[in-house]
Amino acid sequence: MLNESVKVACSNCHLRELCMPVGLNEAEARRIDELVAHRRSIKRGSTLFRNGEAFTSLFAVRTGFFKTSLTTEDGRDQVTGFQMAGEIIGLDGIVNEQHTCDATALEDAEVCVMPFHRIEDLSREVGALQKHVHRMMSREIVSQHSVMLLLGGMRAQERLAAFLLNLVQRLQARGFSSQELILRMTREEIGSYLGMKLETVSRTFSRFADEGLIEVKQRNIHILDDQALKRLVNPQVCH
Amino acid sequence: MLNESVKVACSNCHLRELCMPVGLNEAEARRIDELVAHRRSIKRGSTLFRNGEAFTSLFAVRTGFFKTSLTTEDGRDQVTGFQMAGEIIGLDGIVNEQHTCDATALEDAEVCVMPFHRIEDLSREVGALQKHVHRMMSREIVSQHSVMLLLGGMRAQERLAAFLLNLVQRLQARGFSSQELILRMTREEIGSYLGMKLETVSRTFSRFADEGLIEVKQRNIHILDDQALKRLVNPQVCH
DNA sequence: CGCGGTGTTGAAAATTGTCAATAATTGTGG
DNA sequence: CCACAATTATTGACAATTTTCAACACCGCG
Repeated sequence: MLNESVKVACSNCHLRELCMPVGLNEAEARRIDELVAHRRSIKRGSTLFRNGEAFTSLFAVRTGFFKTSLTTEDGRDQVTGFQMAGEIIGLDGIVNEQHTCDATALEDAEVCVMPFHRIEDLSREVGALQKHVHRMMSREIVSQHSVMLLLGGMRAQERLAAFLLNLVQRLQARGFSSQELILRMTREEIGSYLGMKLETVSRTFSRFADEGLIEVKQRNIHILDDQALKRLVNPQVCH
Repeated sequence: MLNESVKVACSNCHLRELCMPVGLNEAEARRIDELVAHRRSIKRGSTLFRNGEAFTSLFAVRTGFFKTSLTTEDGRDQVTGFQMAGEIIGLDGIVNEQHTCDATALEDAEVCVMPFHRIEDLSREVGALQKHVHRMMSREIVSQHSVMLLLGGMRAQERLAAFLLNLVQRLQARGFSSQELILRMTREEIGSYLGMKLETVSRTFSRFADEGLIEVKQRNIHILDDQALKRLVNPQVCH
C-alpha cells in the first residue's frame, strides 16, 4: 500500500538520474525526497507560470513537454527553450524572485514542485546537491551558448538540422528511438526558437524530405540519414 | 602600511556592489575577502582561459574588457558575450569542470581569481553568498534570453540599437557617460555577437549616423538621440 | 613612410521574409 | 458520428534584407 510520500519520492523516480544528483548515501537520498513539495498537473495549452509572477519554486518535468517564451511589449514573442521529462524549469526566476518568461505545456504534463528555499537550505548541508544545482545552472548557460551559435552563425538548413539532432539526442537519452520523433510544437514555435519564419521552417522540412534526409508526416519525423544532418551542421567535417 | 591581503580585499573594493553580495555583517565580509586567491593581469589580445582547459576558478573583472567566444570544429566562431568591470567570467566551466569557451582580453585587464571550491565551501556557511551565486547564474541565464530575442527576432538595425543601449546602460551603472562610449571590440566581433557580418555592422552604423542618431568616429560613438534608438528596439512603444 | 589590421562603401547574389491561396488536421457542438 | 470552424501546414511568387566579393580609405605603429 503506497502512501503519498512514497509516491512523490525522488529516490523511487525513474527520472532521478536526469534531475537529481547521483552518488548519494541513503540518508542524503531520504533528505532529497523532501525537496519535492508536491506534483502539479498542467493541461495542454495552459501555463506553469507566467512572466511577472512571483518565483518560489523550480519545476522538474515528470511527463509532458513544455516551451518557455518571452513576449515583448510590442507583441513579438520568442521561444527560449523546449523542456522534456527530467529537465528543470524556472531558473530564470531566481535573480529577481520573479519569473521572466512564460512556461507553457505543449501537451498534458506533470511537474514536481521544488520550493527553492528548500533547495537552498538543503544544499547548504548536502554538498552533492549544492554541486548539482551549480551544474544545472551552468549547463543551462552552456547550452544557451550553443543556441547563440546557431542563431548567430547558421543558415536555416543548419539550424533546423541542429534542432532535430538535439531533440533526438535528448529523446534517446530518455530511451526513445533515435530515428523517430513526434514534434510537440508547431512550425511557428520551432521558427520562433530558431529565428526563422514558420514558412521557412516548413520549406526546410520539405527540402530535407526531397533530399531523402528525413520523412515528414505533419509532426511525425523519421530521420533517414542522420549523418547527412550532422554534416549540414558541421560542413567541414565531411567524412 | 598596506600588505597584500588588504590590497586584494573585496571589502575595500569599489566594485564590490557589482560582484559581491550586499548586506553582509563584518564577520561575513571578512570571510568573503578570502574568496579572492589573487589577482591576475591579462594583456590585450591574450586569453584568460581557453576552451578545454580545466575549470578551477571564477574570475571577476577588475579592469579592462573581455569577450567570450566559441570556435566550432569547422572554424566559425561566435562571440557569446562582452564583460566589463565587476562582471563575472567562467560560469560555463562549472558543469563539466572544464571551460567551454575562450575568454580574451580586448584591452589590458586585471581579474580577481576566485577558486570555485572556496566559493562552494563558503556559500555553504554564508547564506548571502549562496544566494548571490544563485542570482549571478540566474542573471546570466536571463540576459542570454534577451540575446536570443535579439538574434531570433530582430533585424540588423534593431540588434545594433539594442547592443548600443545595453552597453551604455552598463557603462552608466559604472559611472561613465550615457552618451559617449568607446567600443573595445572590432566590427567583426560586434557582428559575431549580433549574428551579422562586419559589413552589415558598418553599414548600420553609417545609417544611424546619417539619420542623426549617433556620431561615429571609428570606435568612438556619441549617442545623439537615445530615444530614437529605443524606439528602434521597441517599435510599438513610440511616445 | 609604408604596412597590416580595421573600417567603409558599392554592386550583385543569395537567403529569407511577406503575402496569398490552398490543403490537411484537429477540435467542437449539434 | 458527422460537419463545420479553427488551427496548422504547405507551396508559390515576389519583395526585402543581408551576404558576398571587391575596391578603397583610414589609423596606429614600427
